[in-house]
Amino acid sequence: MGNDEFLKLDNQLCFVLYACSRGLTRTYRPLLAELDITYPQYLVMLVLWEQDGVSVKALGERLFLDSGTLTPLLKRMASSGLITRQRSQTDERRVNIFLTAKGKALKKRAHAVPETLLCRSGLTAEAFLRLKTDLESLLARIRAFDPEKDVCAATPAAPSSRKRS
Amino acid sequence: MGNDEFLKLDNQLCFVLYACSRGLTRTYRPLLAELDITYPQYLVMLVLWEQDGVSVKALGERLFLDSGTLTPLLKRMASSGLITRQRSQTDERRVNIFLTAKGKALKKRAHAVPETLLCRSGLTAEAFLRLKTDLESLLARIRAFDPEKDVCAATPAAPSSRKRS
DNA sequence: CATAATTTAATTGTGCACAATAATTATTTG
DNA sequence: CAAATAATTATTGTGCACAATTAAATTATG
Repeated sequence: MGNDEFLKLDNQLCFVLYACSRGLTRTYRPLLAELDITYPQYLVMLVLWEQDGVSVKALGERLFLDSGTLTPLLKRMASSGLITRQRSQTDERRVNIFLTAKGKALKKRAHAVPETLLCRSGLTAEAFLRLKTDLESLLARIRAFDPEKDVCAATPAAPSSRKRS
Repeated sequence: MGNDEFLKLDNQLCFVLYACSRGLTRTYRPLLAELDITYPQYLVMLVLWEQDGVSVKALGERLFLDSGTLTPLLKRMASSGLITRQRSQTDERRVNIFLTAKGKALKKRAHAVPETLLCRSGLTAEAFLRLKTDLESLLARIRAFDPEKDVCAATPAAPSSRKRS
């Protein structure tokens, strides 16, 4: 009669995280809808507002997204006039992403977004920082995880086969 | 020329959360692939292992997912033989979800999953609990948010296209 | 009792995520 | 230099998420 506590939904950290992430995206949605962007598009804009002209690759490394996600997303953003996608002159493999005037102008209208979100989260500055720090530390650990030197292996280091039902 | 700090990617709590959620799902993936299920399907199984025969509606309330997500997901799970979907006799609107023998048997093989994840997260029991508690509190707050009594409105009470219940 | 309102799932359409693969260009090496 | 290797983006296919709508069944109401 094994201990089933670990298999209860309410004991799952990952589920709360997953629910929180979707919940926050939902909170962003009406605000971003006024800017005519989605949450992942907003993240791209945050990167570009900091550093214009980054490559798809750099964008992917910053947001932990691959070209399978970014390519169509960036095409949508290009067709809505926020960015342009330009093949690099010096390295024809690269595609650099530049803000249009419209994309740059959007930054002003976005200024209220983070503060509104912070307010709606109901977090104090301390709670916000603590949570963010804890999550950053967790993110760093799971990203650093190396299957080669896995101490946690319940099953003998199975190669992640791509096989979805 | 305002203060742009709030618009920097690295200062976004939501982005860390979003990245963490995807990162953890990625950590689950190889483990769940051996059970031939995805992460959202795993969540459905957690609910069913606790309480068999729940309706689609109840499942949605537990996981914060709607029928647009659940209906096709449950059909996939039915066709892979983990569950059956049965129209309720007493209320023909309802569809109740039952575990098959295969679905029940999977629980044994899933026992190692949560412990492996906990190990790979590198969290102590205290850190795990603190993070989970903090996230639950955040989740409760953003889910309780009522646009009607919004104190945070940067823009005049954005007319959410959502219908009132 | 008839009908309006509500509840529950399913459907439709858009937009991510992400594995796997292909295609193109750049770099390394024999 | 040519061939092999690596890097970068695009494509394809599957599976979520979720808003909006539809359809069917149930309950409430006049």
